[in-house]
Amino acid sequence: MVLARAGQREPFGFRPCRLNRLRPLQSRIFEATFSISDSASNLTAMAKSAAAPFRADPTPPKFPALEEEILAFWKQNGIYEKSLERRADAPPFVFFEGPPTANGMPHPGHCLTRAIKDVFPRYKTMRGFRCERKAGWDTHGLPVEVEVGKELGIHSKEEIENYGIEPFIHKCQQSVWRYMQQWQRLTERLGFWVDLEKAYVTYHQSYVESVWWSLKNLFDRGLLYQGHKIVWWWAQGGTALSSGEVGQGYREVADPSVYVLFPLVDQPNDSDAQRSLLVWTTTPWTLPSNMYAAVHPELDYTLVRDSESGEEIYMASALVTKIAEKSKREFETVETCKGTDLIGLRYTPPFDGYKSSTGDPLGELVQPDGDQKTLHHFWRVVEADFVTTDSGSGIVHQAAAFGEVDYEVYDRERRRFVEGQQPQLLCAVGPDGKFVEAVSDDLIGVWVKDADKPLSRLLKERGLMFLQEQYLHDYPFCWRADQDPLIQYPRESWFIRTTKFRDLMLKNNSQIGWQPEHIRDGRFGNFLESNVDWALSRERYWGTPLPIWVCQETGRMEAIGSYDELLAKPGISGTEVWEQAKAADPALVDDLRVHKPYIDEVTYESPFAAGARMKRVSEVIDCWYDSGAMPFAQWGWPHNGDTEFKSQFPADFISEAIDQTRGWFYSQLAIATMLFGEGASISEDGYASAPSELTKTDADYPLPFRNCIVLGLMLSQWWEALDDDGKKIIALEESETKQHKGKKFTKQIGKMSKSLRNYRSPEEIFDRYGADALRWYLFANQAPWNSIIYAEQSIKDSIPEFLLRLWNTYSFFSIYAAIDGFDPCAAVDFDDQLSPASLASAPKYRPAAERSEIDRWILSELQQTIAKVIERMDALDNYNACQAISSLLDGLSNWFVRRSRDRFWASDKESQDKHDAYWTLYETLIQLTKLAAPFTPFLADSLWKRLTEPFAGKVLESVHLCDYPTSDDSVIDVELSESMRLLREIASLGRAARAAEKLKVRLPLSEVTVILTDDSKIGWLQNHDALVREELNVKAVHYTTEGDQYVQYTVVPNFKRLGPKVGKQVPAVKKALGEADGNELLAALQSKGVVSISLGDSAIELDSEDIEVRLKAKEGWAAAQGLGSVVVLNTEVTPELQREGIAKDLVRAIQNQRKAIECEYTDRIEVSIDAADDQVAEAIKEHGALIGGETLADTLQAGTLEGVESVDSEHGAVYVRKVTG
RNA sequence: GGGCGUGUAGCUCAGUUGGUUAGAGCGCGUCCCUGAUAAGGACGAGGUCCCAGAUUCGAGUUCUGGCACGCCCA
Repeated sequence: MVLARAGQREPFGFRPCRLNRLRPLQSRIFEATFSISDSASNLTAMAKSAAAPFRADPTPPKFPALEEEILAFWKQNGIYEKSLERRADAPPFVFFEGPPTANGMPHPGHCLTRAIKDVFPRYKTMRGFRCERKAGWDTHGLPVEVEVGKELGIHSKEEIENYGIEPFIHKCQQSVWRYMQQWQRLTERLGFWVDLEKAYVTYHQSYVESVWWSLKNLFDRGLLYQGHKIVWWWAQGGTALSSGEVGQGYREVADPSVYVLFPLVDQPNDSDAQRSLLVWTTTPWTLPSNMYAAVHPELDYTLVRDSESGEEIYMASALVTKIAEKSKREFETVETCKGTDLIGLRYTPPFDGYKSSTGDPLGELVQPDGDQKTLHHFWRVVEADFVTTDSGSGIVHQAAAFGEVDYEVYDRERRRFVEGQQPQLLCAVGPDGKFVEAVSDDLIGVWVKDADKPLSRLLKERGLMFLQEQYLHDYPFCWRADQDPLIQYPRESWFIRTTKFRDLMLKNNSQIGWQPEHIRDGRFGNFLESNVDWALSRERYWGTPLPIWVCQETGRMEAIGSYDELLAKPGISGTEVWEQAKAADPALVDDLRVHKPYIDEVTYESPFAAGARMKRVSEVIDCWYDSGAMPFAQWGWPHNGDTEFKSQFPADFISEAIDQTRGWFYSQLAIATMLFGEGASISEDGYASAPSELTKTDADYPLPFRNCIVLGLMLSQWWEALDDDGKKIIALEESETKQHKGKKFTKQIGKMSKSLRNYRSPEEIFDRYGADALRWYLFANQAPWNSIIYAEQSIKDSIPEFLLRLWNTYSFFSIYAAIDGFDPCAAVDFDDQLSPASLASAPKYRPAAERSEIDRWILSELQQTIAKVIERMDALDNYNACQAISSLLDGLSNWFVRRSRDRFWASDKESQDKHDAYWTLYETLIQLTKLAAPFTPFLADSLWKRLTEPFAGKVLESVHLCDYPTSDDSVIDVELSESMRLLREIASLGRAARAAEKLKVRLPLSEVTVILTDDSKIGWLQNHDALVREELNVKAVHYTTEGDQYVQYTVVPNFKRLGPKVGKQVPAVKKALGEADGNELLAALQSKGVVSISLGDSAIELDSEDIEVRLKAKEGWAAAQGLGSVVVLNTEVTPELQREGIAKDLVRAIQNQRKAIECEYTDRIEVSIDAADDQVAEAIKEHGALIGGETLADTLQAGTLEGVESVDSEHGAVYVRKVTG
C-alpha cells in the first residue's frame, strides 16, 4: 500500500483507492452478493471531512537525517537554554563535568561517558530541577608536551630548553585545542547538552588563580612540604620518565644477584662464632647506600652454622636447603625464630663510607619504647611486608634512595624520630648516575652499572660475599637511548600531606552513593586506606606553576594566592617580560602571563632578609590537582563566582570510567576534604588553620559529590582474518566477513586500537544509525559499570528493538488518526504539555475507568511504568528504567494496538469506543514520548512535534521543556494487569497447542477449553473471550476448574512460605504432597479450605497459601500447559470449518499472487480457480464474497484464465490477472 | 606478587532479602500475518548458572579454596 510516498505529507482523506471499494463486486459464477464494507463507509465519511489534524506518517524515517533536523531545531530555538530558564527558580541538581582533554581525538569510550552525563541531567531537568551543565577542558600536563614534542621532533627536556620554553609553551597552549572541533561536534551530535561556551579551562588565569589560592591555603597550614620522591631516572638525560615512558623500555637482561653477610653488632656471649645476616640484593651498586635490612615479621627464620667456616648465619627457613645447594655448603640448624624476633638487631654495614663520615648517629624517638628513648638511625633490621621466600634469602637489603618500596620503609622509620633528629637519606650517587661518596677512592665518578664488579670484588676480599649468581629479569631502559638503563633515584619534590586526612577522606567516601556500590569499600576505599602523601610537583613546563616564592638568601618561602596579590608585593619586578612578549605578539592569550616562563621572571623584595629577592620555585603541579580543584576553580572562586560556587557545591551527580579512581575521583575528594568542612580546621602544629567560613558542618556537606556512576571500560568486537600477504583483515560486522570468500575469520573482543581500526568511529555510527541508536544501546543493554562491548551490530539492533518499534506505533496512530480526522484539539482546556488531566476536557474523552478493559489495561501499564521509571532513575539505574520503557512499548505495540485494530477501523466514526481507543493511544504515546525523552532525545522530540502538530504552536515546542510524567495511582489496576497477563498466556498456549497439532491459525476451530486452578478470574476472562477467539481463530472458549478429564492435578509446596513454617520438614511435606492424589487434595482444599497431611506420627494442616496447585495435561489431548492453566483444543474439523479454512487459504494464495504480478494495493483483479475437488468448489461458493472482498477481485470464476500462468495451491490452481483500464 | 571486578543459552547480557519450571534481545529453526507491509507477530530448540567443598529443609544467589579473563597497582 502506498498511502503517501516518502516525503509526501498530504492529508489522507482524499485517497481514491479507498473510494474504489465502494463499487460492489459481482461474481458471475458463484453469484455472491457483496455488501458495502464497513471500511468503505468509513472512508466516505472521511472523504468529506476537511484536512485532517494528523497526517499519515507511514514511512519509517532515516533516523540520522531526522536527528540533524532536531539538532538544527534545538540550536535555532535555543531549546537547551529554554529548558534551563524554565527551571531558573527550581531547586538545583548539581552536575560536575569531569574535564576531558581536547588534544586527542574523541573515541567511542567518550560517547558512553557523555551519554551517561547527559541522560540524568535531562531527566532531572524534566523532573523540575535546575541542572546547570558547565563544560570543562583539561589542558595541562605531560601528554600535551609530548604531543607538541612530536610535532617539533624533539623529546628531551634539554631539547625543549634549547628550542625555548617560551615558544614551546605557546605551542602547548595552541595544541590543546587541536581537536576542539571534533569534540564539540561529538558532544553536540550525541545530544549531550552542556554549556560549551562557558566551559572552564584549566589554563585560564582565573582557574590557575583558584588553584593558587587552594595551594596557598594548604601551604599556610603547613600541609605542603618538600621531600623526596623516588622516580625512574634517566641519568644520562638528567630527567625523570613517566610510567608510560618507562613501560615502553622494558627488556630482559642478566643482572647480578648477590648474597652478602652483614655481621651482627651484638654477638652472643656464649659463642665465639661470628653471627651474620644473609642479605640479598640484585643491585650491588646500591650496597654502599645501605640503610636497613628487611625481614617479614611472620616468616620463620633459621640460624644455621656453616660447617666449613663455623659462621652462624640467619636466613629464611624456607630457603635454607636451596641456599645450601647453591653455595655447596653444609648447614646445621642452631635455632629458629620468627621475623619479629630479628627486628631491631644491629649490623655492620657492608661498606663503611657513611659510617666513617657520619658516625653511627642516634635520634630521639617520638614514642619511647619502654626505657629506650633513643634509637640508632641506620643499620638495623626492620620489618617489611613485601619480603618473600620466592627468591633470595628472606632478608632484603634496603637502600631507600634507589627503590620506591625501600623509600617507604625509610619514611616509616624516619617518622619514629622527633623532628630535627630524623635520619638523613643515604645516597652515594649523584644525579648523573655516578658515585659521589667515597666507598673506595677508585669508585668516585664511576657509573653505577660499572661499579657492580669492583664492589663485588671488595666484598669478596673482606669475606662478606657469601654467594653470587646471575639472574634474568625485565629491566627498563630509556626509550630514547636504548643503551641507557634507567635507575630509581630520589628527586626533591613537593608533597601534600594527604595522609593527615586519610580518616576524613574515608568518612567522606562513606557518604558517597557509588554505582556500583563495591567501589566504596573496594577499589576506592582500599586506595584511600593505603593513602600516601600526594607528590604534587612536576619538573616540567606546561602546567599550573607552583605558587611558592623562595627568599634567595634565607631559603624561607611564602605562597601566593593570586596574580594581584603578587603584583602588590613590594619591589615587584619582571612583569615587563610578559608585557614585552604581548606587545611583540598581541595574539598571545593573556592567560599565559601566569604560566612559565613569564611567571618565573616575577620577583619581589624578601620580607625575610633585607635586600634579598623572592623568586618562584621552578616546578609546575600535577595536572590531576587541576581537575580535582574544578568544583571551585571552575567559577574562579574565591576571587570570583561566590554565588555560583555556593549554590553548586557539592555535586549531586558525577560520572566517569573506572580509570578515574585514582584520578579525578581521588583528586576531587582529597582537595575538597582538605579545604572544606571538618578538614579545613586541620593544620600542622604551629600553623594557621583555614578561615571558618570553609568549615561548615559535614552534616549537610558530604564531600565533594553525592553520587557517582563508575562506568566500565569500553571494548570493541570485531572479526579478524589474514589475507594472502599475511596482513590482517578487519570486519566490524559479521556480515562483512562474507565478502572475503575462503577466509577464516575469528571473533575478537578487546581494546580499541587506532592502528588496527577495529571499531567504527562515532561519527560513522551517527551517520549510519544515529545518536539515539547508540544511546539506547548504551543505556538499555547492560548496567553501565560492566565493561561494554562497542559492537556495531548491537548498536544497529537498537533500531528495530526500540526506535523503529516506537515509530511504527506512532505511525499506526497517524494513519488512522488521519483517516478518522481524530482531533485532540477538541480538548479545549489543554495545557502546554498536554497533561492527561487537561485532555479530559474533550467532549468525547471519558475517564479511564469508563473505557474498555484493554484501554484501562494499557493505561494501568503506563502508570505502573511511569512509577517504575521514576523510581529507577532516581536511583541512577538507567538500565532497569529502559527495561520498563521497553516492556511498556511491547505491550502497546504487540497487544494494545494489535488487539484494537478493529476498533480503529470501525465504521462508526463517532462511536464512543473508537474515541476511547484514540484517546488511549494518544495519551499513551504522549506519555511514552516524555518518558523516552532523556534516553532518546531526538526521536522523542521528533515524535512530540508530530503528536502535537494539531495544536499549532499552542503547546511547548519541545518535549524537553515538559515535566516528566508522574504516576496516577488511581488508574493503576494490578488485578487487571494480572488478568490480562493470564489472558495473554492463554492465547499463547492456544497458539502452541495449534502448532503442536499442525493446525494453522487460518483454519477455524469450534472451541477451546481452558482449565484453571481456581475460578477467581473466570468471570473476567469470559467477558473478554472475544480477544482469545480472535487471536486463536476459534468459535467459542470455555473456562472451567473442573478439568479432571483433561488434566492431572498435582500439589506442590509454596516453599517460600512453608520453609519458615515447617523448616526441616519441608522435604517430608514435599514427598507427602507428591504422593497424595492431587484431585483429592484439591477437593479437600475447596470444601474445607485446608488440607491435612500426615507426616509419620504427626499431621500438619496446610491452607491455600501454603501450597500451589499445578496442572498437567493428560495424554491424548491437543493441549498446552502453563503454570496455572491448560488450554485444550477441540480438534474436530467439521466440513463447515474446513470450507471456511479453505476460503482463507485461497485468499492468501491470491494475495501472494497479487504481489507476484506486482499489483498496486488498489488494483482490481480477475480471479479463476481450478478447484481441486468438490469441497473446494463448495467453499468458494459459500465464501466467495469474503474472497472477493479481501482480494479486490472483480470476478471470481471456476476454471482457468487464458494467457495467465497459474500458481498451484493445495486447493487447486489459482489464476490472477490485473484488470486494466 | 597485591587489590578490585567478571564468569549464566551459539552471541551480548538480566536475575530482587536464598524458595525448587533460571529470563530477555540477537542469531537459529518452524510458522503466522499481509489494511503498521522496504513492516509486524507467534511458537520452538538451545543451560553441568566456571570448578570443588561448606552452610541450609532448600544455593545461580551466602561462605571457603581453586581456575580463567579483565582492570588497577607493584
